[in-house]
Formats: sequence, C-alpha cells, structure tokens
Amino acid sequence: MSDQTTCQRDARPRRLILAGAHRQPGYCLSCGIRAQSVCSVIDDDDIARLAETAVETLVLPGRTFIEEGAPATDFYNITSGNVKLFKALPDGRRQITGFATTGHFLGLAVSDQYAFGAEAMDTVRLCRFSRARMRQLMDDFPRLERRLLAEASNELVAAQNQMLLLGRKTARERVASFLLERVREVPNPSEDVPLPMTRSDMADYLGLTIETVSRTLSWMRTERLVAIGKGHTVRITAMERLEALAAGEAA
Amino acid sequence: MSDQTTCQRDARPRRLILAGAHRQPGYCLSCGIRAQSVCSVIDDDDIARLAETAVETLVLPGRTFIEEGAPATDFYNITSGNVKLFKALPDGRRQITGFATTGHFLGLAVSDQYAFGAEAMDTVRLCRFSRARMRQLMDDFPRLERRLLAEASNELVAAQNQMLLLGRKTARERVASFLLERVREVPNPSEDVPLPMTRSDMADYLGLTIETVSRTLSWMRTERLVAIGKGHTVRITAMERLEALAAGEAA
DNA sequence: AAAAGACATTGATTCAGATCAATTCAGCCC
DNA sequence: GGGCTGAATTGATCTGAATCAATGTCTTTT
Repeated sequence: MSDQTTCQRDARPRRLILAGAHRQPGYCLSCGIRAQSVCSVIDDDDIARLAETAVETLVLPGRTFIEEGAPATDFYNITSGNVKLFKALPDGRRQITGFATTGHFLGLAVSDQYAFGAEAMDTVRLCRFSRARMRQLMDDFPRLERRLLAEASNELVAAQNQMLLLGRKTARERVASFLLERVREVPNPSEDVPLPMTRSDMADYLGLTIETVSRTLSWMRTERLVAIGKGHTVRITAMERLEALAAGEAA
Repeated sequence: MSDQTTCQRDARPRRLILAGAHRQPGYCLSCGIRAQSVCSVIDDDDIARLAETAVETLVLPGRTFIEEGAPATDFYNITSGNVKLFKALPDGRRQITGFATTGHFLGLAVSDQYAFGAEAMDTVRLCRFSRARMRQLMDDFPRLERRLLAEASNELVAAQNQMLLLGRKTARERVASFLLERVREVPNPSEDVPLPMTRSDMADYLGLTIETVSRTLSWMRTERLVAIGKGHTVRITAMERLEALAAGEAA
C-alpha cells in the first residue's frame, strides 16, 4: 500500500495487471500503479501500448462520481475503497442497487447514459478509462472481456437474488439476508461483521425505512440472533436460525 | 417459418448464424436450423466444426425446463417463444425476475447451479449447448462473447430498474412501468399491447398480488389511462400521464 | 349448448411496515 | 469534561397493499 499514492505514469511497472477477484498484488491495467488485489496478468510486452491513456482519480467520501442519467463517457475500475450504486426517483425516493469495492468495474453500459449513480462511501481510488479505450483494451486483451462477462454474470445473479428479496421477502427476512451477505465478506463467520454503511443506506438497499431496519435489528438482538457491537459492527450468534430466516423458512 | 420444424443436422445450412437482436433470418449457430431472427453471422468454413454438438428442443407451454438450483450443465438460446424466469422461496412465494424471448441466452452462470428457474409461457423452441461447448464456441468466436457481454449489460440495467420498482415504487407506479415496458415491444405505441402472461405472472413480476394488479388496472381504466381489450391486450390512451406515473412524478 | 375449470374482478377486513414524533446515543470539537 | 450535531432507537398512529371471500367471465370439453 506504501507505493499507492498517485498515478505513476512514467515509472514503468514490470507487469500490467487488473485489480480484481484473484486478490493478488500487482499493477493496475490502466495506470500502472500498484494495487492491492488484482488478477488477469498481462505480459510485459504489452506495457508500452497500455500505459498511455491512464487516469487515476481519488474520490472523497460522500462524493457522487457517477451521476445517474449523465452521458456515459467513462469506464471505472475501483482500486480501493467502497462505493454505493443507486437509482433515484424525482421525489427523492432512492434504491441502492448494490455496493462495489476493490476490483469492481463500473460503467459497463450499452446505452450512452449511466443507468445508475455511484457515490463514494469512504476514500475511493479508481482508474478511469474512456469507453473507446475500453473497447480497444477488450480487443487487445480477450481475457479482459472474459473477466467482464464473468463479473456481469455474477452481478446478474446477485440482482436476481435482490429482486426476490425486494419483491417477496418480509422485513425480517430482508435484514437477515443482508447480514448473511455481509458475513460472506469476512473470513471467519463468527467474528465481528463490519457494516460500513448508515441505517439509511441499509434501508435504501433493502427497500425499507430506517425505523424498520432499526426495529428489526433490535428484534434480532432480543431474539439472540445477533449481537450488535459498537461502531457499526454485528456478530452473528445464531447462524442456523438466521439462515433459515433469510431463506424464508421461518414459521 | 415453414422450415422451422425440427433440428436438421444433416441438411447443411449455407451460413451459421445466432438467433438474436438484429432480427434478420438465418440459421441457428448450434443446430443449423433456420430461425426467425438472428445475428452474428459466422462464415461458411466454420460449419463443419460447429454443426456437431447441436441439440434442439421443443418445450411445451407451462413446462419448466430449467430448475432453480439444479446443476448448471447446459446453456440455452431461445429460437422462438416466450419464457419466464423466476426464483422461489420454500413456502411458494415467487418472484419473476424477467421474461425472455427469441434470441435470448439463458444459463450464463459462473456458479455450477442455475440461479433461477425457467418456464415456457407458450411453445418454445431452443438450442441447447453443453457449457464446455459454450466455452469452446466463445474461444472460437469472439463475436459471441462480445454479444453475451452486451446482453448481460442490458439485463443488468433492466435488473437495476426492476430493483428500483420493487424497492421504492407504489402499486400504481409499478403497473404503469410494466405497461410501458410492454409498449416498447410493439412498433406503434398507440396500437394494442399484448400481455401474454396471466395476472398471477404480472403480480409475481411486480411484487404485488393478483388482486392489487387487477384493482390497479381497473383504476387505470376509470382514469382513462388505458383501455383494456379482450384476450390479454391493453391500449395506452394517455401516454404522457402514464409515463409521469411510472417515473414517480405523480401528485 | 351446457358443464367444468381456470382466470379475473370486486368487496370487506386485516396487518406489516410507513409515517409522525420524541428521546437517546455516539462521536467530535473546543 | 460539556455542549453540539447527526445518527439511531423507540413509541404511537396511520395506511397501502395483503388477505379473505364472493362473484363474474372467459375457454375448453363433451
């Protein structure tokens, strides 16, 4: 993380790598900076062609860096940090469609407008490509396209799960599902699960109000399903029952 | 449509084509039968390698041909007909995550289980590939992979819209959004829009009950927003107002 | 044409979650 | 520590859509 300061265009990296799923350290495909988790190694000889159009950006917490409906000019790869993706209605109602973190690609759209907004939840570092550049990169590196297709497929599965949640699950089932989704982010299921978002974000993600989220968490505490810790953490204390609840198997 | 009877493996087609978005007639990539709407032309010389592993299947109305949670062995391309995709909870609650028709690909998943079920709404004709075969096809024909990525991107956008609908829209807004989605399927917005699904399907798609769907359509009729025709058709009579309602701009 | 069955509409009532309204709590900055 | 501010919790009440319950309308079968 020490050399993860700004975009080092001139400092030729040895290998050019994409931040992403495989969680091994390497260099960002676009800007060549060292990133924490990466995949899709591309060999040395390609560097010259690639290290050109790189733009690395630092986004401050709370900043909306993709505006829903704006012309979709760029394509992003998150190098570090957490992002919430959302859609909104004119009267302010909001639906968070997902959370994205290190390695995620954003802005993949066939349309010429962004279909969603994106806001930084903490300090976010990302690499920005033009869409033309992206197309070129996909032509040059079929692995990138394969990778994007895999990511899109996974997101589609997640989206289908979320549709089931929003369309058919009760408040308790929704919160249980959400907590289990968060648990999958930590290595050990019995340790504290960080919830790096506000109650308002949870509500907008789950199609509920902050009051209902709060009440439901309180209910889970009295039912000994979870222990609510200080500073936005939760520990699961009855995994089986929580899983049954999330799956809609409750009485 | 005349020669669209069964899979004609031995009858060598002149060109091998993928059913899909471009809406031009041609031959199915996998089995070589003539399909109504196709794209992604692949040149003659590839036929020998391709026409092998073809399996064409005819699916009767109401038949579930992809079972949620079953091993994801195959990959499908719909040659004709309409399909509903859904997820279900153990107690029978159901969420339809989308409708698929001619040209759609199904079963694209990184996981080894199908994330959703698929049921034929009418007589459906489809081509089945093994997943190994699919991988090979993608290697041989980069256009196919490009095409799948575009389709996945579009579906992702649709899924995000649906999440906003399910999480934050009222019953009236949901039904209005649904009708406008259907209108986009017909060439002329003022003509009759077919609704080839039952009230129950609409309810399971919109996260409502059949009663609420029915009541809402009746309300729209009395408000002169739509005219409800015989045999599952609707005509929009106040497009502007319906669009405002769907967008959540109502008073 | 009548009977059966599935689908759709309409009405009465209930209820889960929203809304409105106070507190209470957790950081933070002096 | 003591105020300050935004977030979270808890309580009281309301309401949109669900549920329960007929009734009506197509389609298919014989």
